[in-house]
Amino acid sequence: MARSPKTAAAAAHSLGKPLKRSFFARSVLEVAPDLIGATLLVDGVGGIIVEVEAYHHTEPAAHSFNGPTPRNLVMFGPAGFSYVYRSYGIHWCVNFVCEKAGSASAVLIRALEPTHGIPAMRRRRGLHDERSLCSGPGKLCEALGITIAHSGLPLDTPPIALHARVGKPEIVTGLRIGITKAVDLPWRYGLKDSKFLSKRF
DNA sequence: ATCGCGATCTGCT
DNA sequence: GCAGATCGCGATC
Repeated sequence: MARSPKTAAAAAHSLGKPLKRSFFARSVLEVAPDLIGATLLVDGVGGIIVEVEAYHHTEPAAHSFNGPTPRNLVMFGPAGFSYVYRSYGIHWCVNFVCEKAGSASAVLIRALEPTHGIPAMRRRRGLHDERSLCSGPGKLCEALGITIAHSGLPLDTPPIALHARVGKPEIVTGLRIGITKAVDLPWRYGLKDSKFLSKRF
């Protein structure tokens, strides 16, 4: 039986109701901040989303900007599915597809605060302090075991589960990281004062 | 604390 | 060919 959270910290670790695919059928600029504080689990392993970035195909930093390719095809499909890509030939990065089919917009998940399955995450990542387990888009995919095999999967069906946040967190915004195009758009969102960010705002 | 580098996949020129 | 939505390591300040 779940008990009601007595502190802000406890609330931040509580699981809200499961998010359905329809949650993502909105502007990527609405979905991105609403994901801060939500919990992402893959096969029961994961944590609280503390950092995301929004990408829309009308701006050149998005993978979908130049139209569909074998890699980005799922971005052009319906909302509520995952888009996983290989970054720099080494890492995997996971996005949530938003808006309507053909909009080709997505939210990149950049950092989690680990809460579930921390031993499994440590095993996958090697010796690491908890703060470094999921503090970057490539890191969190390694910690959760996300690969290309998870691309195109629905976000409301096992092995993936998303739970709404409990309460309303303080959200900070800033410029997106690691890009050279459309660098002026403030489409990075984070949980204020989180110690699990990929980089300070 | 910051810098440079290697790893080597995907898509564009 | 080359740049890129990255990361971890070792060298250096």
